[in-house]
This record gives sequence, C-alpha cells and structure tokens, in this order.
Amino acid sequence: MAKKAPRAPARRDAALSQERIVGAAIELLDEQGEEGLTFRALATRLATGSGAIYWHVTNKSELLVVATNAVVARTLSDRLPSSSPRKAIRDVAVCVFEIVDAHPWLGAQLWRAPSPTAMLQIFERIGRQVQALGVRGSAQFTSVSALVSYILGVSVQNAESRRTFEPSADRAEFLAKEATRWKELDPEEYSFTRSVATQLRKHDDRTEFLAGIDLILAGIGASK
Amino acid sequence: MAKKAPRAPARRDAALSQERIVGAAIELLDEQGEEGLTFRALATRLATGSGAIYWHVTNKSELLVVATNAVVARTLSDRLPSSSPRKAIRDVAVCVFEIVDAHPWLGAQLWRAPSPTAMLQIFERIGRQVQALGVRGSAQFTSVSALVSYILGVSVQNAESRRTFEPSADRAEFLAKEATRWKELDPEEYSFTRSVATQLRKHDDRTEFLAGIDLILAGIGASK
DNA sequence: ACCTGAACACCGTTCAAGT
DNA sequence: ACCTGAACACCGTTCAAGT
Repeated sequence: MAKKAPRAPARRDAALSQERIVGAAIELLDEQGEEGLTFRALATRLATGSGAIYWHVTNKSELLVVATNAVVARTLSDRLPSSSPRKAIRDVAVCVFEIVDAHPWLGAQLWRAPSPTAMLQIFERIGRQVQALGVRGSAQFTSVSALVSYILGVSVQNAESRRTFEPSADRAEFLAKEATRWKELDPEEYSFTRSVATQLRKHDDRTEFLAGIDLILAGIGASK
Repeated sequence: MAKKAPRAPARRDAALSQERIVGAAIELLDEQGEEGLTFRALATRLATGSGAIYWHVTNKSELLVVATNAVVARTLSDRLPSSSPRKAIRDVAVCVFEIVDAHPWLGAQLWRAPSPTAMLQIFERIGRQVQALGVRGSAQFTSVSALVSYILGVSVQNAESRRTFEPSADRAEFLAKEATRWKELDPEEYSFTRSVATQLRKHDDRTEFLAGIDLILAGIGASK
C-alpha cells in the first residue's frame, strides 16, 4: 500500500556491511513502517542483490533486533544526569516515549529481542534512579519492573494507535471522533467510559503519561 | 516451523458462518500461534476453499480483530462483583493477565483493533472501581489510563517472552539462565541490573504484577 | 570472501466459474 | 447467495554461479 518512493539508489561505492544494511533498514522502517522493510526493497536501496544481505545478517528477525538495539542505544546513550532521581526517571520515560513515537515500528520490537539489550538499558537507567530514591531490598526490583512495564506499555500503545489511524491525521480530529464514539456507547454497559469522554478529547498524551509515572512514584514513596 | 497437526478436518455439515470461521481461527491461533493462522490452513480445517472465507470476513486483519474481541468478551463477561474496589481491580488485572497468558497471540492484537472493543471493556471495568475508590474529577481518567496501560503492558510482555523462549521450556531454567546472563554484564555499565539478578531468578510473575498494581493503587490513594 | 539473481516454498487476496 | 480453487502479486530464504 505504501508507495515505494523511487529515491535514488545509494551509490554502490562502499562495500556492504552490517552497519550499512542496518542503516538502510532503519530508513526504510521509518519511511514506510514495518511492512516497508523487505529484502528486495533493501537490496534495491543498497544497489545489490537480495541474497547479498544474508552474508551480513542471519535473517529478517535478526535484522530487526539489531536495528532496534541500534536506535535505542543511539538515543539513550547521550542522556545527562539530572538534578533529582525523580526528574531523571521522568527524563528517561519521556525519552523512551519519544523514541517509540518517532519510530513506531520499535513498539512491536521492544518486547521481543531474544536478548533484549534495548530493554535492559532502560531497566538499568531506571534502576539506578530508584536506588537513588532510597528504595531498598526486593522493593527495588518490584518498583523498577513496574516503572519499565508502564513506560513501555504506554509508549507502544501510543505508537500503535498513531500507526493505525492514518498517517498524520489531525490528532485533535481523531480524538474528537473517538470521544464522540465513547459518548454514544450504551449508557448501562459503559457508564464510566461515557463519563470521561470529554477528558479523552481534551487530554494530552505526554501529560497523562507523566501523571502515570508520578502515580507510580507516589506509590513507591508511600510504600517505603 | 510449527508442525501442522493433521487433525481431522471438521465435518462439512454446518454451513460456513463468521462464527464458525472465528472459532476455527482461535483454535489455530491457540495451537500454532499467529503464524499458524493461514487462510489455507483455515480452509482445510473448515473443509472449504480459501476464497469462501472472504464471503464472511473482509480480510485477515478483520478476522484477527473479531477473534480478539470474541476471546476477551467471552472471558471478561462472567466476572462477579468483588468485595472491595481494590480487590475488584486486582481481579480484573489477573483476569487480563491470564487471558493473554493463555492466548499469547492476543498480546499483539490488544493494542491494535481500530475500534478496540476489547480494551474498552477493560477500561470500563477498571473505571467503575476507580470511581468506587472515591477518586474524583480528572484524576479518574488519569488513574484508569495508568492502570490499564500497566495491566496491558505487563500482560503483553509476559506473553511475548513466553512465546519467544520456546514452548513450555522450563520457566525456572530460563530464569536461571537469564539471571546468570545479568550477573555477567559489565559491572560499570550494568551495576543495578547485576545487583537484582538474584531477584529476577526468584521472582514470581504474577506476584510482581500484583505488586505493581498495588504500587499504582497506593499512588492513587496518596494523591487523593 | 563476497556478491548476484533466479528459483523455491510459501503468503493474502481476487475472481471466473460453478451450485 | 454462497462456495471452489486456480491464478496473481507478493514475501523470506536458498543456492549455484560468478568475481
């Protein structure tokens, strides 16, 4: 369905390498989504044969894993230490949210990854800050797991809904339409959902996301 | 890869219907995972031609949506009211966790669904209990969103990791191996992750999951 | 060692032809 | 109205053949 932009095939000077392949794969993924990543399309963009790619990459699944790790590592690596643990956690959260928002195909990948380097990086970063908050013992593991699950869950969900509802369709318009749908639900069966339809229309994704983080942080504080 | 169990083709007595098709699709999905659901396999099981299915279902994507809604509705519908809102929330959470655990293919679907009936049902159920907790105003929307995101996030992640790591490979064994991997990480870069490796090995998924719910509930209570 | 591109075994989907 | 199954336009992956 996505129109395959003809885009001048890369000059075939440089030798093929996993790095170049992964780079081209990320471009394709960003431009056309997961279904745009095809060994044929990749070969065309790299001005080579589709079989050549297999010399540098085991298969498509591995290619996706490597691409995922590349994007996450690239973006997460240059985070500066923040003033407070609480602020640092919010920073990492927003950072993940934005990576997934900018590369919606990441969503589906983040869970997989036989050795999920990407997720481990997020886990470690959040973990240090939870330690800094003064959480002790087994509560550390629990708190970090909850935060990471929440962060990934919201990020993926956000990216997925953006992917399904047409390109950059007006967000406000989409929310208005969805809110209307909520208001028209059965009053008996969906009384709560109907009652918050207006909130749905007015809400800001990032604000809600951070409010959720604060809720968990408050819970962590309360159980300490 | 999954061996296609020959399984006697259904007697071709009953006429084809969306209901029968969806039923067979769910069976296929449960037995062989998402990649086992094929129009050819479906046609074989229903003892019909692959084209016939299109008379009752628009395409594969719609089939997955309908199957998802069917499973969620079926399981979520017969939940009894619980003694306290807090307990009711935990019940819904566990219920979702178990549905996704029993039907790992649900994970990928739950986010999508152009009109996500399945998610709305969960949203509504949690919403009522949050109201019952005495949360008021815009905090309702925020609290429910956070809970639902968390519940879905953990459930999907759990199902996905179970899917990736071979069938019913011994869970304890897998955790032990993963914990070892954590302990061997770079001491500088992954100090926190290393320090909780033992917890990873000993943790119970459901207990951790519920502990996370409690964390959010504590946060909701604290911000009230 | 690395690349080429035809070939193979699959898919989802369509559609003329049947009943 | 509903079903059949060959045909079409794709995939990922393999592999003999080239350099």
